[in-house]
Amino acid sequence: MDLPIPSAAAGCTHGRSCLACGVRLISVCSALADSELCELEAMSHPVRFASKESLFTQGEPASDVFNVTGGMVRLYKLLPDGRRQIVGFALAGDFLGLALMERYGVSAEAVTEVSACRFARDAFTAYVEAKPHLLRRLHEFASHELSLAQDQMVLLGRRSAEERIAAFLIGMRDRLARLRQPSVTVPLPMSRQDIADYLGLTIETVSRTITKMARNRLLLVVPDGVRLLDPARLTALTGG
Amino acid sequence: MDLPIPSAAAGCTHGRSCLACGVRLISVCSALADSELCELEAMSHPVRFASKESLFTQGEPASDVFNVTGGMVRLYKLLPDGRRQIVGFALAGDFLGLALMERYGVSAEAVTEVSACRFARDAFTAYVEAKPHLLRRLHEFASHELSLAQDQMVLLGRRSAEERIAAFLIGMRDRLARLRQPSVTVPLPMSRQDIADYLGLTIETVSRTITKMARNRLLLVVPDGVRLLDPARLTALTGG
DNA sequence: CGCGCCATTGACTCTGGTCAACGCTAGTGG
DNA sequence: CCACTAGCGTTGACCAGAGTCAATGGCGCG
Repeated sequence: MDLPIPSAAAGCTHGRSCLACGVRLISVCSALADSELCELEAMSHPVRFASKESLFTQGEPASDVFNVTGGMVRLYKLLPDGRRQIVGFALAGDFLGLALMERYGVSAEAVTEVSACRFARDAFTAYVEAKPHLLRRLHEFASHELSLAQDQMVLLGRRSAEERIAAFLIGMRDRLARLRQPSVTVPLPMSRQDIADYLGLTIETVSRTITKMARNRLLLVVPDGVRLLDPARLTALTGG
Repeated sequence: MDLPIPSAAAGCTHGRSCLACGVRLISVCSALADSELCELEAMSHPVRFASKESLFTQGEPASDVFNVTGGMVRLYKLLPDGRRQIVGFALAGDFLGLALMERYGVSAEAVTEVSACRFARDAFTAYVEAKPHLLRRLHEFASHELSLAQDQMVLLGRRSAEERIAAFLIGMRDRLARLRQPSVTVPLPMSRQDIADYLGLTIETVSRTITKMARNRLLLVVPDGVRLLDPARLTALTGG
């Protein structure tokens, strides 16, 4: 799940180096030249979160923003009565706090152990104001997130339970393929409850649907994930 | 539904004037000084769309972007089998094509008659590159859209039919209050089918739920809208 | 070894979907 | 001017997909 985190390297006058960061090219940092990256590095703090640890909470003042460098984060909203909707899973290369707003709009918790670069929001925002190409990159990221959110609205509003699970598994495979080698084995570090809360289902429906897919030789349930036996047929099941 | 559209006024060397535009202060244009607004005006085309007319279609090359100045637009995605999910309704002040991407991610159709400012995407993008504060404003708009999309995910994934309708009506009232005078009469120019496709329900469930709310003295069904008789109780019904 | 958490499975319920009939209104054409 | 039609909305009867409740199983951790 982890990609290399910023580690000792050359270039900057600091100890670590963003220059050799494993997510540099897929993160917002790809907008920056080496010298700029060095400036940003000066204001970054490498941090780690244990599984289940909170990165930030919905409604709290947004003191920091994060660039995820490894692991998986769940982003969610709660209703007053405790119902939860997970609005996304963040992986290496994803940026948390894109909106640069006063308060966090969602809560974020580590699913696995997570490594990230933390920035004070004030300092980061000030730097962004001075670097339009970085702002442009943030806007691209936000636009991409919006597009994903719209896809998820289609899923939640118009797809059956089976279609949701199929789309989720294929989507996860495709996202992970951009980070690691393409593979038919899809790791699922999050719990069934997390999957249910992401797909607008219950834990029982998730479990039953996956069991049914396994019975139909579409996939094989393996520890902490699934192995896709027939990705083409599973893709057909997503209903587009 | 309409706010004043760009009309003949002073300041610029052109005929119309964005300076006096009714949506100037609530649209992306509020980022621009008078002189800049004049530059932007030179590349804008005022356009009108009849009800049911298409502004653009998902997947097509994004030749234009739009600043809505009056009326209502539905934004939607289709599944191959024809199921539709409306991902949003755009009103005066909203911007279409925020992502500035190669292709449209959704389709847009006029619900009412719509007035808008059209810009060639190439020219607009070039102008944005030269005006970081405009990019900042676009990013704010995109972030706001993302936040609304996340709220809609909660609605679609975790709320009951009654909660969805209540949240929809209260949300519409609040949006319209920012454009017109606050009012307990909520105009609903879109069809029941549109509401259903926005809320992930069927037309029958929308109709039944509204009927039930009317029976419970929560609202009164009026031509092309509803009058909220008990906004407080309706708000309570949204479930937060 | 035993406890606790998570996942699975089964039986039953219920919310919302499906199918069908009907009514209202606006637009059309004789 | 009015009969006809088409589209939209409402209502009812019935159905099914997913939720609820409950019991059991499996695995990891203390």
